[in-house]
Amino acid sequence: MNIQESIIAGIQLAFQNIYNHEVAVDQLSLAPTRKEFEGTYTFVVFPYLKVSQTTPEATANQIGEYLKANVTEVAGFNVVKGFLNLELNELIWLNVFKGLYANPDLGQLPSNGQKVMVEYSSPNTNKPLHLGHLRNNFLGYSVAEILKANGYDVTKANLVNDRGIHICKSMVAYQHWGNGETPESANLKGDHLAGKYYVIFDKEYKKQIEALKAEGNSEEEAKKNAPLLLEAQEMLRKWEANDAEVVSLWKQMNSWVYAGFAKTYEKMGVNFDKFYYESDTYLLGKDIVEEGLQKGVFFKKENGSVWVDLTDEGLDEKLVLRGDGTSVYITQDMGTADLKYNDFKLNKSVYVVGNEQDYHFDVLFKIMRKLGRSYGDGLYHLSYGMVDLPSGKMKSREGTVVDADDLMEEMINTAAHHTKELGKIDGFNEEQAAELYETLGLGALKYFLLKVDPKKRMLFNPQESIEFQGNTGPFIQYSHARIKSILRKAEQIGVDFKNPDFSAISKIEESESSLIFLLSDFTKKIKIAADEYSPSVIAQYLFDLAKEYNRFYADLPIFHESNSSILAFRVALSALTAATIKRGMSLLGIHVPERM
RNA sequence: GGUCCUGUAGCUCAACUGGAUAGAGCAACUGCCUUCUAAGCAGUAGGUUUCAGGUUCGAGUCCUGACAGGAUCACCA
Repeated sequence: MNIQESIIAGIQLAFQNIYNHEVAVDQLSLAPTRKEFEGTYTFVVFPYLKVSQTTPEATANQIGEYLKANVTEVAGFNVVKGFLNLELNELIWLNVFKGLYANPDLGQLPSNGQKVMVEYSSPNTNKPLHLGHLRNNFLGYSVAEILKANGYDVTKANLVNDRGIHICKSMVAYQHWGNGETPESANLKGDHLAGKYYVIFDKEYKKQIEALKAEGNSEEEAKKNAPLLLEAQEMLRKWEANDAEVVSLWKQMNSWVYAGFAKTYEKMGVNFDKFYYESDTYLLGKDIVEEGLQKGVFFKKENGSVWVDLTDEGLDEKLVLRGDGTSVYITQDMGTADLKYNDFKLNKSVYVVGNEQDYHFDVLFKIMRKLGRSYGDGLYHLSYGMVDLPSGKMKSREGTVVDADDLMEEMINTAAHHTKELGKIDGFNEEQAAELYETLGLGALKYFLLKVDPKKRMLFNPQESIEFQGNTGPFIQYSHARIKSILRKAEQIGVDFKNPDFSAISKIEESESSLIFLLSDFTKKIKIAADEYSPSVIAQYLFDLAKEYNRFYADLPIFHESNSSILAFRVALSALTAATIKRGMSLLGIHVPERM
């Protein structure tokens, strides 16, 4: 039982003994005491005045007296209005620390037997990844790691959108203007090559539209009848008919794109356990339409199209199959949901997809529940906001995007520049220096994108957004590196901090107990992060932890301490902080350097 | 127009799910390197939590209604 639990148990007993009143443990909660008051935990008595039949102050005093007398951890208390501030025996913190220090499974909960899939990234194969994808990938990877830490059996999945009209557009443009260009001959990553032709398509398409308008066509007609678009549509038909030439070009261009993506994913530090390809799944779901009709969940209109009526759930009627019997987006998503379930027997399935698809997933999940799927309640759309630029929304077609590869490269260069300026690479060889720049550059970028609540749209200003000071990745990385430096020195001078003897310690400083308090909170934060699917909880925690450590560091110069027992304790405290930072950062997909 | 999301310091974000005097970072200003790494620490200044009502011991948080920004409402994906 930890401190909080035993205090709460004590409060429960206090209610029984003083007021003869039963309160459930989960009804009682403790809050950390605010800094400006004396104490560690605060119990708010206002809700229980009806039970105590007296004033807030008297109630708090009665409970306080009881706890002081009956709960060993509680050394004293003070009362401010209805707030009961509990002061703990400071040496309790030493025991808390011992418990944490002895536990090798830092922030790893035992298996809960639950299987969960996190689908993220899910790129289109007609263009390179951009800034928005970075948020998606970092989020998905991090949430998967956080779920693992909570004991889930996690499968990371990537549903590649490798077919459709958008890819045909790149293909058509390549046929017209490609001249047999390859990634090698153009010295361009394959995804960038495909993206180049996607942009060319759009440019030429717009020219054709203008030309048609000049001939007196309406805007709408022009858009619909431009020869290039008709060509792309024709190509899609041929692809679906398995036309040899089209399929061969499709395979060729996709293979270029995959090679490019692989490099980008590697740089990002993300990975996948399972790939699904839409070219395999786009026909799925029709049997579910049949099933839905039989179960009466769906209904047919005169023209043969199939619909689901969600008006009782506050939504509209939604099409699930066209009149000509062909699929729409949601048809295949229904099929894919079943496919994923059958492949892995999932309890939960998380979709990391932008918030522009909130409605779509709302509909999809409601349908799967209406169909009585066992995993229906485990479906979750991790919806995140757009990343905007100062110039407005990004548009791939118009080339107004921040490219993922470019941005990562730029971050690494900035980190290199900054590090050299600070003169911090003495003793680094070239390879080590390069590794450090990458660690720092990507750390800054990932932390920037993950520290914000996923739901919120965010503004990214390439010039100003990424900092290296304050609430940033490098600040936390720096704190870690600084601790490692202490540990190296401690080892050098032979401080035994692996199996320290704390018996001679009779006093715990305020900055030490604050730090231990934070360290003991790590597991709780990991749980909250999982419950909310929000890496920002971890990011915020790590910042607070690093901040608190730096306070301790400035407050109590470790190697100035003459008492060897206290010295060893402080080194051990530092070691646990470093390990917690490292573990926490790994949940965000961020590496921490040994020195910087 | 319907639905959903967001609105907190000049800027970027917190606020332990209804608790005390709303906290951090950046930017501005003051201090601290004769050495455990100053990418740090300490401090000053900055707020009618968009607005108006309501619920209650207590509201940034819950409810109602405005206002602002965004998304979405295709036999597109």
